Amino acid sequence: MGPTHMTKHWGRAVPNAASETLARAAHLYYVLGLTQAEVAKRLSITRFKVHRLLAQARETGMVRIEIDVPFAERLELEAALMERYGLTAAFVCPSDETEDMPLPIVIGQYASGIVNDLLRDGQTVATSWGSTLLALARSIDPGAVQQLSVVSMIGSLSTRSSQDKYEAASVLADRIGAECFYLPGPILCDNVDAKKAIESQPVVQTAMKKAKEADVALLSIGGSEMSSLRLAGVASEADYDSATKAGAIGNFLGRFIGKDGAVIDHPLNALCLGIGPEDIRQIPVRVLCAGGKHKVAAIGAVLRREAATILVTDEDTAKALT
Amino acid sequence: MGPTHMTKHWGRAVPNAASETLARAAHLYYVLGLTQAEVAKRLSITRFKVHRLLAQARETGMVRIEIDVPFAERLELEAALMERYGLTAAFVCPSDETEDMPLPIVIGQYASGIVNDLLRDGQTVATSWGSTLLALARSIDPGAVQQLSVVSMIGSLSTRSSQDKYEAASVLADRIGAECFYLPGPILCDNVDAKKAIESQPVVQTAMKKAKEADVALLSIGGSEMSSLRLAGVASEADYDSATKAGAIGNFLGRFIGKDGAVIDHPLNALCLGIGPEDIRQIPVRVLCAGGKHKVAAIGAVLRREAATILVTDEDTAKALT
DNA sequence: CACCCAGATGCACAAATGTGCAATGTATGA
DNA sequence: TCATACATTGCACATTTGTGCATCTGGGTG
Repeated sequence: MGPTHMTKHWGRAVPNAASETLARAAHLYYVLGLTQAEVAKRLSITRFKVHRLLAQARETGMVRIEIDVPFAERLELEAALMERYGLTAAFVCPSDETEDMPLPIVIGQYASGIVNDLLRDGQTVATSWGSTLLALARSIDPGAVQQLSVVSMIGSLSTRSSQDKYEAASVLADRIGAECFYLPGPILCDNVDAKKAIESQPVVQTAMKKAKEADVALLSIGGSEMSSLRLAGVASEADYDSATKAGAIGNFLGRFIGKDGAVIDHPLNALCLGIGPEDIRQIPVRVLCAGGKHKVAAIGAVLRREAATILVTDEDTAKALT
Repeated sequence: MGPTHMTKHWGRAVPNAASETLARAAHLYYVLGLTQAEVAKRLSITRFKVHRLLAQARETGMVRIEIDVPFAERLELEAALMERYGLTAAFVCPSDETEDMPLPIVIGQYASGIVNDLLRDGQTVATSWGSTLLALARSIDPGAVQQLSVVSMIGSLSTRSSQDKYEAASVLADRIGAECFYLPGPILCDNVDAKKAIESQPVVQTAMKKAKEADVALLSIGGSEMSSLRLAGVASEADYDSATKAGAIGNFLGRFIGKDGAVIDHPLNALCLGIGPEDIRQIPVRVLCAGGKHKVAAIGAVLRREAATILVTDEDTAKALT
């Protein structure tokens, strides 16, 4: 930097002092890299004045900080989502869907990294299911945390066994070596009485209680088509049609929800086993992992209800949501 | 800014973590304006790491600070001049010469503001003369300092009176209400004996001693043509021609100097009354005020000899000097 | 001329940022 | 395998920056 033998002071040195001092200060500080105190000395003004001058230089656009980060758009989207939906955090991954890597898998894998960092030893994780959460569970880092408890929030998709290796809960517990609390029963019961009977079982009560008291919830959204529910054959085409007619735009925790994000009034919802949207508010960290064109409306509706505190989604969905 | 209910930590959240973390940190810090500590918390890394990440982001050009100050070029020139010639400071004014405002006047007026700020109560200012320094003296702020002493470094230009109102010293002393020590005698004596006689006078001795002990020196340069020396008729055309033949590229403190800035070996220089380039080194602050195409070479030569600590010049000259 | 207000100024203190160093981890070559 | 160099990390501490507030200042205005 400049010469070293500097003892004297000088400063305002010209008729149109105001603007020249401003320019001089900005130049000394931002270009030559002097400290505010050094600038002050050279201009024989106080440090405070220099500080105010620099603020002015920034405000008037004389000095700009340009940033050109890769992923800039995604980061912007994250900030926008947080702002718009009052989220604690939002994560947006690229929307690079491929033949053997459909969007739910992409998002699930991306989310796994986030959840890895989120979890702490000894915590309880409540999870629902779906292809996204399954992908998440499959790529979770084993050994990232110890003493984890995993608990199902809703009944099983599989009609055969509650310990299905296609359910997020079991895969997650398996990989991470955690104890696992299942909800032994189907997601959709045959009738209201059957549901009541299952619900009243102590095991189910315990699991549901534990789920409600979890530290972290992993959530997803079933869209209006191709949901796991439909694919698993648990809900029929006719069921879906009638739900859609009744205003369903998606499926959240097994329940069909409407435009406003609320559970709609539909017979199928009465048969749904497990804790519902209204029960998860007390779980402090609720991570919603979902993306895809046909899920946008439902995601937006759920977020507007503040059902989630963290969102993990893809770029296209994020754009649609902001 | 973001939501307020933030308790958890998270961070590296993606396969290509290295670059993504970098981008994330830069974005949080520079775009969203979080502090390094806040960024660290969100990314669950230490503040120090954030600091290093940001440094990297700056180095790799991911983040640029663009400044667009008016006068930017002039400020750059000042910095370049300081660097190049080891100056304590440099000031560059616009080269706006007009009909009734020739360059020396422009520079002199500009320099007056600088000298104003430079002077302290009770100091002694040694000055030479020339149109630039005269302009300086005429626009100095009266009352800016008290108890000043002004002293001539070299003999008078005017053949009539030593207290000429066209001499910088008297004008300066007058305007600022300072006591003034003249060098009673002509800048060029008739012969060596006359010079010796004048020099040996106590008044002259006193003045020269005081000049050498001054706090601030005001210096200028006579170019190869149209110098005050020539205009005043003190030096004849023939004198000038012979000096030029002997290698003179300008005039400094009444002496003809060569390409290297040294006083050349020429009879006229032996007749010059006043302290010379070699005597001013002990004056701590030496302000050279000069500009103009025909003075560039001389200014450069003088600066290379470190005869000045501060330079005041105009944009075109500054460009030629760097 | 006294009064008041708005803006500028400086200061004490609080917050944020930067840095040298020692400890730790990690690759390299003998 | 060990030793050696070399990079990474965190920390205590020093420096730099930011801020709320009391004070000053100048210049309308009744």
